[in-house]
Amino acid sequence: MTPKNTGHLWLLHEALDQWFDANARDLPWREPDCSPWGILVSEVMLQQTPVVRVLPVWRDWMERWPTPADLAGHPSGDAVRHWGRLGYPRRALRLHAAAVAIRDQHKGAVPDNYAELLGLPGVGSYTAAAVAAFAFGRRETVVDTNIRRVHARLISGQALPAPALTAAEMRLAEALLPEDRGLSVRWNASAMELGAMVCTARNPKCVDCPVRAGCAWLAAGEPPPSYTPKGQAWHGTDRQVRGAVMAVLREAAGPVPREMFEQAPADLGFAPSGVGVPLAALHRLNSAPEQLERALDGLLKDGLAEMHDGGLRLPA
DNA sequence: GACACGTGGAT
DNA sequence: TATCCAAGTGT
Repeated sequence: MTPKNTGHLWLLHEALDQWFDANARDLPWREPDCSPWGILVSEVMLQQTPVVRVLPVWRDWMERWPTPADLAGHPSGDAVRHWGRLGYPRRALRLHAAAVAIRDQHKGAVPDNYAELLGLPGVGSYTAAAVAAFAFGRRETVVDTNIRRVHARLISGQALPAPALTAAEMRLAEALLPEDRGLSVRWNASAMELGAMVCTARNPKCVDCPVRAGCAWLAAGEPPPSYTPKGQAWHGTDRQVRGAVMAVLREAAGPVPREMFEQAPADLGFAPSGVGVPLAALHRLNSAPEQLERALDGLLKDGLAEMHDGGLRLPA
């Protein structure tokens, strides 16, 4: 940081810090007594998933598995089952693997630094930096989709950040990070909160923004995005089929025979045990046999399901 | 670097 | 109804 714009930056830091004081949501993983494990679990659950859907599942997990060793002592299938409908169930699998690694390689304690956190399954550059910062007060360059959008508008004058994180964005984030440890943690948290609550992707609430006076995007007259985001396909995809299969496995008390996935229960001559609704939903997709096979094989390969007594079940 | 990977609320 | 998009990671 050059001395020339240090003063400018200070105003930015100060304005956002005060806004955060007055407007931050009371989230349980922000409580002072929340453990590093609780923060790690929250960060993984929050990947690509809104806060409101994470809250009840996070509370259930914290009550069920208060420490990494508690989770590590159970089958990975339990983690997947109690992941519920959060989505991307491989995250549950990796969180379980992380718990095992923490128990076996870190004496049961969540690592307190970026490098070791990055070595845990399911923990990438964002999550490693976030846990180091929010659980251990480290000065880290935290860059998530909220912070990227805030930087894009406030500093770069663009409606949206690039489709993928660029080196230039990382350099900018590093340049904006306060030198002071404590201030850096608050800067990360407040920029993220601003992006989530005010500087949103659609319909940003600029009238409520504490730093609108310094916003390059507003000053430029709110130019539209330079590209159109490509939406994620869903209907008819393998992902949809995998999701429907997982819904069946989560509800099943025991292994589900492969035939049950391939044809309607009525044609089998017996009723499924408690999996009627999700099984009916799967069959309603009416997916091609090869697509169903691809989905089942994929789930087995990913470790989200295993074969037992000729049927599929969550890993036990 | 492009893609695959779940889910459901909001617009 | 169709599309967007939410505290990303791994291959």
